Amino acid sequence: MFILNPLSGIPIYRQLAEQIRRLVAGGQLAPGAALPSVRELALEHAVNPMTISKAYALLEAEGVLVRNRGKPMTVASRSATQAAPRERLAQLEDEVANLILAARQLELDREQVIALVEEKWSE
Amino acid sequence: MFILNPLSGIPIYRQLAEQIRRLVAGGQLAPGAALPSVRELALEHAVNPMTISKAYALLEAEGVLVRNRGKPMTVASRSATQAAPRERLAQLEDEVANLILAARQLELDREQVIALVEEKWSE
Amino acid sequence: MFILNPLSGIPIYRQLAEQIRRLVAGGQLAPGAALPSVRELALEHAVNPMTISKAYALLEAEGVLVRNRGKPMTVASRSATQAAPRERLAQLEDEVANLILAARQLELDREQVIALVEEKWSE
Amino acid sequence: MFILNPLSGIPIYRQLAEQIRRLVAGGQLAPGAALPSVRELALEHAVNPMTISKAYALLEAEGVLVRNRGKPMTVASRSATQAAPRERLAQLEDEVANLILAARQLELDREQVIALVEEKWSE
DNA sequence: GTGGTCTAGACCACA
DNA sequence: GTGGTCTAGACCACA
Repeated sequence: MFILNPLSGIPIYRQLAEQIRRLVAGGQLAPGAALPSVRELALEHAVNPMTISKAYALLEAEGVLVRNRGKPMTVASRSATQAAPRERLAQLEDEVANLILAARQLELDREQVIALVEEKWSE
Repeated sequence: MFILNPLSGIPIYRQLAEQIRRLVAGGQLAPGAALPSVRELALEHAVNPMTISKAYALLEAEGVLVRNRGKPMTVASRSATQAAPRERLAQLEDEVANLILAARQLELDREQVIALVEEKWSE
Repeated sequence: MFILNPLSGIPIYRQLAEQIRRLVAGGQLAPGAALPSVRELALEHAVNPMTISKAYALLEAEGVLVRNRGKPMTVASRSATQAAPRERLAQLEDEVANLILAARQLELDREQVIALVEEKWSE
Repeated sequence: MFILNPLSGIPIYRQLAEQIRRLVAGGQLAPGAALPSVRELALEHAVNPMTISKAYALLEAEGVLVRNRGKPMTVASRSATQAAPRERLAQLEDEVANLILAARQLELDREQVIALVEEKWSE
């Protein structure tokens, strides 16, 4: 469900939080849906539970998740079922900007980049 | 020439190193080309000189840059003038993978993503 | 364990790195062995933590040490338990060359030098 | 006459100064003897003249060398023709200490080290 | 507790 | 002018 890369330079808790935000915006995590427990995720990704906790706490503070005493955290009900395409595309802008910056610095043109995206998409 | 984002979570010196690597692979920084001085870059990006220095030192250790005592650092001559398209595309894979992961979590389809890439590319 | 001389002209972080390399080659620091913490070493030698850190980072880049997030750095497991005598003697060649150059410039002969080495060795 | 190693980490001007000190102590540079010109040495070792100048200025300040307007610098006459063996051995102590520290860290014993010194001495 | 990143600023070696 | 080293000290990520 999540892909965490400890070598990417981006803090793990931020990677996780960002991915949960996207799954909520995309509707794959609907309001009320339960998240994996801290321990479960920590085990699965060989990461310290506190790191997972930190991501959850961050999202709770943002109002994306809700803490339920004794039960798993859930997606806040005020999250829309699925965000409008517009908003979801907006959440993709950073990734697109990164890609374009990298491509231009590598002197690759639009067609080459799009071909690569299509190829990787199919895999 | 470089875009440094202090909020991205990726250390600034790593962002800079990566971008220089790409400009060298892309041929925009040819072998022998001088890099901006540490102080110049530091001023321009409102960043501490040591942070720039760290990126340069990293690339020197990798053999991408060459130190010239008392003179600006230059691109190593063993760097090919421009890497083969294949290699340059390979250097783009991480960015593409990030984009696709994000898009899928946001439940966006291929066409929407490619349309966004094309739009942002033109800006 | 380490002798750092801030007046020698050789950067402190390089002195430290070199000594760790030797202790690893000599087997006194076996694969998996934990190194003193950055803060501990910094305190002990009245040196800034970043200086120690720089030595550790250098050795990590060389593959001699391994970083363990949240835990002390350790000697890389790919380091042989102890290098062959041949290799260890090779690592001593620079020191020997320095000594011989100095001795010859001082017009000291081999016997005098060896006598001095033996004397100092016993101390 | 001099061996300057830009990679050793020790500033070049300090390497040069140290070697001149030794040649004077050893008697190979007798009082009144002329030193190579700054330009000559700079050319020979592919080093900036200011670097050589700095070494000469340092030794002048120490009283080892004397500046002669329009003529080459010379060894000060107050330098003894050759220092006593005792003093010369004292000037070798740092090198010996370095060697012994390195050898011990490499877990080499006295015999191995002395054999290496004898071998290198003959070369 | 561990190491990593960054700043502000001093001073050094070299061209 | 160039880059390198070091300090003192803040704050972060992770265990």
